[in-house]
Amino acid sequence: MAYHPFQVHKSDKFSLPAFNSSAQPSLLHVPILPEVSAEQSACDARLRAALELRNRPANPPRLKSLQPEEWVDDEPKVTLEFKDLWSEFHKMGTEMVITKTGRRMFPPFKVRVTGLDERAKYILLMDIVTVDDCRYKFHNSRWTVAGKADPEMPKRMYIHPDSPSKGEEWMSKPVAFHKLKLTNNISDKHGFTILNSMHKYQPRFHIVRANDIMKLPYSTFRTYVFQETEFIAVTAYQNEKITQLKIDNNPFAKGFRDTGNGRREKRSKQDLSEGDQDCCDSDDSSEQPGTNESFYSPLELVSSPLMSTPTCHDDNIIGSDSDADPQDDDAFEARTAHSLTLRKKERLQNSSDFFESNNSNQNGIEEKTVHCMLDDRYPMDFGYSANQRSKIKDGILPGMLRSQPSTLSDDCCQTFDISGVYHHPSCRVEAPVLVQPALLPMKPSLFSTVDVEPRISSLPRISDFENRGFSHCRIPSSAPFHLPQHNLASQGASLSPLGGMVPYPYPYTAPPAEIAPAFPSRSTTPSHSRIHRHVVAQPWLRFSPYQIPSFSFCQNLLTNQLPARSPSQLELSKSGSRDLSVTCSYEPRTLLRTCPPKTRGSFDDVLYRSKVMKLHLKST
Amino acid sequence: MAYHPFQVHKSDKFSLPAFNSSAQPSLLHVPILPEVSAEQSACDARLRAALELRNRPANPPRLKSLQPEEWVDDEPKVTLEFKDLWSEFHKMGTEMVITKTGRRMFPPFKVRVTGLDERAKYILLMDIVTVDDCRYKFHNSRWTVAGKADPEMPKRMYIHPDSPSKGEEWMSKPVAFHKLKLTNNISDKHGFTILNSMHKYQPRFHIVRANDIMKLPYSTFRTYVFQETEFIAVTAYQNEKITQLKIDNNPFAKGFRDTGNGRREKRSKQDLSEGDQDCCDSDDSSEQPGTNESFYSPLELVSSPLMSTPTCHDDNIIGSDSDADPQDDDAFEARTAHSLTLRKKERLQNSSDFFESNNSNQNGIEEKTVHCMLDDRYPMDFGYSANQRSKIKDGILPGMLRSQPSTLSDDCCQTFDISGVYHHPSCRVEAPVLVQPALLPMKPSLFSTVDVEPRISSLPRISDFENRGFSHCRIPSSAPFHLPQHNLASQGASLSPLGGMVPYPYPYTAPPAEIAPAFPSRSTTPSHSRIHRHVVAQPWLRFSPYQIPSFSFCQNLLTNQLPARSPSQLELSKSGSRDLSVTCSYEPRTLLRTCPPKTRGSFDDVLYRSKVMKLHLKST
DNA sequence: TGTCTTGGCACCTAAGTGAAAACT
DNA sequence: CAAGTTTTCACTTAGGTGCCAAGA
Repeated sequence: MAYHPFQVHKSDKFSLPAFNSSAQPSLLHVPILPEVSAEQSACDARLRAALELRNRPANPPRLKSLQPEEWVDDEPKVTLEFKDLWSEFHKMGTEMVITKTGRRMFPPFKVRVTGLDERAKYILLMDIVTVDDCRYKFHNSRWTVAGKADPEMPKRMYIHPDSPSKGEEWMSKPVAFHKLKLTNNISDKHGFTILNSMHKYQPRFHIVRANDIMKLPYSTFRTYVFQETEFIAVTAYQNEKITQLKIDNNPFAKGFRDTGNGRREKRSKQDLSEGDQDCCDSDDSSEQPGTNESFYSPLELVSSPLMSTPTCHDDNIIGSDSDADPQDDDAFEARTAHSLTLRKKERLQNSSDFFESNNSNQNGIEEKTVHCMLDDRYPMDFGYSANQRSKIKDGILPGMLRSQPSTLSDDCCQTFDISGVYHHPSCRVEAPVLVQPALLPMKPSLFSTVDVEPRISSLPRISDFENRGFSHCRIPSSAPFHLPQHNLASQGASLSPLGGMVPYPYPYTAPPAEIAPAFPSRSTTPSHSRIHRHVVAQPWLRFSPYQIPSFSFCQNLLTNQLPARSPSQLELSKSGSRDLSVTCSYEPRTLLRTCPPKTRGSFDDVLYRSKVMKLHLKST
Repeated sequence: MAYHPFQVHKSDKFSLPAFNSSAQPSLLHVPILPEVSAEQSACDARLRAALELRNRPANPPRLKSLQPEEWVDDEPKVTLEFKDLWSEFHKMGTEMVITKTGRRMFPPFKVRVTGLDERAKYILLMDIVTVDDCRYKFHNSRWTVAGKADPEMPKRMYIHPDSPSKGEEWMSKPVAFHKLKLTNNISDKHGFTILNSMHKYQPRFHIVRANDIMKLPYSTFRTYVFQETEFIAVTAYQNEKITQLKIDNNPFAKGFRDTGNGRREKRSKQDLSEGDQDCCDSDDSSEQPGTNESFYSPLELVSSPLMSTPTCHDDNIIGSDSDADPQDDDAFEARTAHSLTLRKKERLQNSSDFFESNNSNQNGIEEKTVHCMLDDRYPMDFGYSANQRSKIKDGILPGMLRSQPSTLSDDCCQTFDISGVYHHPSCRVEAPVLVQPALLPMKPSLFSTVDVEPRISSLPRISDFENRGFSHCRIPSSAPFHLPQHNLASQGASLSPLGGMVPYPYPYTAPPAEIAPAFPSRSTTPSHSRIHRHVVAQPWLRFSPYQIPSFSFCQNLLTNQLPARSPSQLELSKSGSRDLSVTCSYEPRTLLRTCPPKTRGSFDDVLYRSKVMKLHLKST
């Protein structure tokens, strides 16, 4: 089962023992380690990793840097950071605000990676794909389907700005994607991820072993999906509890916390309706609470039990303000861990109480096992489908706690991972895995057209692709040496503003390896990635039966990943079980974007040109 | 004369006509350019550059990216940005504050590069070297020598975080080094540049054609020195006029401008002594004005002519606050151009008036030609050596206006550039150029020891060097495609905080190509780099007679660029006219730094180990 | 009308400034 | 003490928050 379609067939260059058997001491001396407080296990782990790294045999002296195609030893495992916070959001139905100017995600999408080959270079990516073909609406305090999805926005793949870097660098600290921003501006020129409001999305994380962005399209994508990061894009928060959760946990929203200091009157002036002078402001004219009092009058609850608590209580728990790094330090995580335990939970409890799970959590039931397993009932609509105020047994939401009764262990999942999967039912030939229909491409109609094109009629050349296929990117490469930069990048972030930095914040538009089904996995291993598989994307060239490029991938290749006002007329079809044909034929389009003076010097639009192209993708 | 020691002998791989003669149209369509306001010439230049780029013949289709060793066509020219502002500072004796936490330079060190090969990849670097062997003190409003220099801090080479990038990317916008920070903390772990307070320094800019940081040590360094960027490092400003210049021009110091709004009382509460109630605060006890009233009582002047001007006057001139990018946009440059013209100049005129040049400038004498020519009287001490208040004829400072009476045009300088130079008199064999002794290494005593080592006794292997020679670096690589990232990086900076960006901000410790003499050049070409030469650094391997590694370079290679409490016992000697021997033999040292809990995970100290090593550098 | 979107706003974090006091 | 250094502070820029009124 441990079938490594790509790694194994490359291992013939270097025999494995040649790398691993030598006990040749490292040229580096292991120093007397600086004093490390033993209580911080995360840091210990980092230390250990670095030491292991140092105890590896030194590379044979070669003038050239590592050849990327050499055999490398990796078995990546990915852990989602802020997992409990994500789950907390997910229980309520996570919402992410999208704005024209771009909005970060919160909670932050941040993963910890292990099992990489320390010396090999990797590119780490992230994208966000639609979960289903539905448009949602928030009505009566719950999300319901409100019709078919709007035309999908062009997919954009965000390459982590540190890419490519060596495995040891990626593993040295959590990998944050806070530079990825969400927008609803279809003309966005910043490389932000364009989403449709009121649609459901699933972030994905990809690991690609490659030392150059150029090689991305020909490389194996390992894709990891954490379903608790699923969310609905909104232009304004719909669920008040989500709002409160954001306020309580996002340091930048600290101004909206009611600390009891009288600092801020908080949201919706109706807060005062219960306590003090509620009639001063005639605000109830603008919004009518309607039948659902829990929706627009939550402030009763806000001011109710909390106001009686000591004023400084909350601040001490939530976070002590001054020294907190709002996005990527451990302090945030610690803060987050406490944030749900106290006053705010009470508020949520007393407010719209459809999600009785909060109560149960409050009652001491640990919900850590309730984490977002995918099963064949996917997509689920956050379990809000039932009648309002229906109490879920023991605080467990339908479709969430009931983890797939799979017998697969995590290791088994890994095995399945490696075997690879198909991305689309129409492409499926012999997928040996459970296919989650909901994670399949959103426009199956496009795939129904059969257009067998036995030969490559107009195959773009590599140089062509180089110039246009991966535009928008400014990717910092890895540091060639591994040791000291770890603290420069993470701990030192407070001093060097790369966060701003640098570096770099240059999002990137690229073809995603389209949807693959999620694997169910054990809920008993909360610290590991539960969904883990390889999605392979190798256009132009050949594809193994397990490696089929996604529709979106091909579409992006052909359209240069530029936003289309309408879906492009691209057809993907399959002839036989191994041949795949992609035909893109669409009309010249007008430029979607004009360059305002501020963005002078941007030439994205050059890439936006009419094209009739047929591409034949032949699997091997 | 146009001798290209490195470029020429590599041109046999690709014949030059093969690249240049083809008129093959680009695969990229030149778009209808977005509306560009014609009044902004800088942007026009950018557009033009981008268009030229696009009109070049497309590369022949190759699967691999450009081979870095292929023939490339470059003749780099470098222009200092904010040159007038730099000159203004330089006239007064630029000071740069150094702090433990690291301080940026102001004015910003930013250059515009042209003449690179568009497709070749370059690494751009910067370092700061001592100008002389003196320690300075500011006494009686002037800088004077106060003894021999303190032990030199370890040199650190700052690699621009965008490195490596293609020439077209570097040329598309000015290259800023605002991430480089200055510190006096010898234990700095951020990679900041460590300087000695009260010492004089010279920033340098380097261009290296290389597509990988690994190749840096074997590559040709082109080094550019703008003497107006010379400065003295201080922990607190000494010259009040420098302070005022900083306040007037640095947006972050805007809070210290006396806008007449009564917004800020400004420096030294003694301001009030003249105007209102001066006796309310008993502050004069802390500082005694002393004999030099102009030093501690400048506020008389502050409040004198300016307070009578309209309150909003200054704000309109200096900069309109809200939309200003404080570090790298054109608005800053525009703001800067005005900043010296008005009220502040009056203050400077009325305050300590040793520098009569301000008056002359105010009187309409254009000092643009007075820019910092190096000549053989270097080092000069900013011309403050004479008696105080001695009026310099026509506002011209001694040692500054008198530009080298050289007959070399800029082109001639280029010719000299290419021929290469030696870095040190003891290494000089047949240097065909003017050698500026002041720009030579600071510790000539170390070079006097002769230790001829005919053979390589303990040559570090490449892998060894890879692991330790270039630590501290986290270098973003270039984007593989050239078009759309320009606006993402520059114009889009206001949206994606790479400035923070990101990226990155990861300074870097590396061996500098040590000092080379400066070329005098014409002062009539203010927009070009006046000093321009090639400094070659190729350790381990061979060196042409024009390519000799610097002392500092070798020292860094052998000591891993880590701070030494005392100068390392490294000896550089020459046997014959072509062989160079470097011997490094020093004792085990204790770790300078311990890792506080915050910097856990940093392993710089691993690199810091005892070593006895001899390295033979043989020129060919 | 009702739902969703937009832009301005107050409030926050993060970091770059010189002043001034405290420290060495 | 004197000269130089460090720390703290108020002020700045830049940008990340949700709120809210107005708009679509």
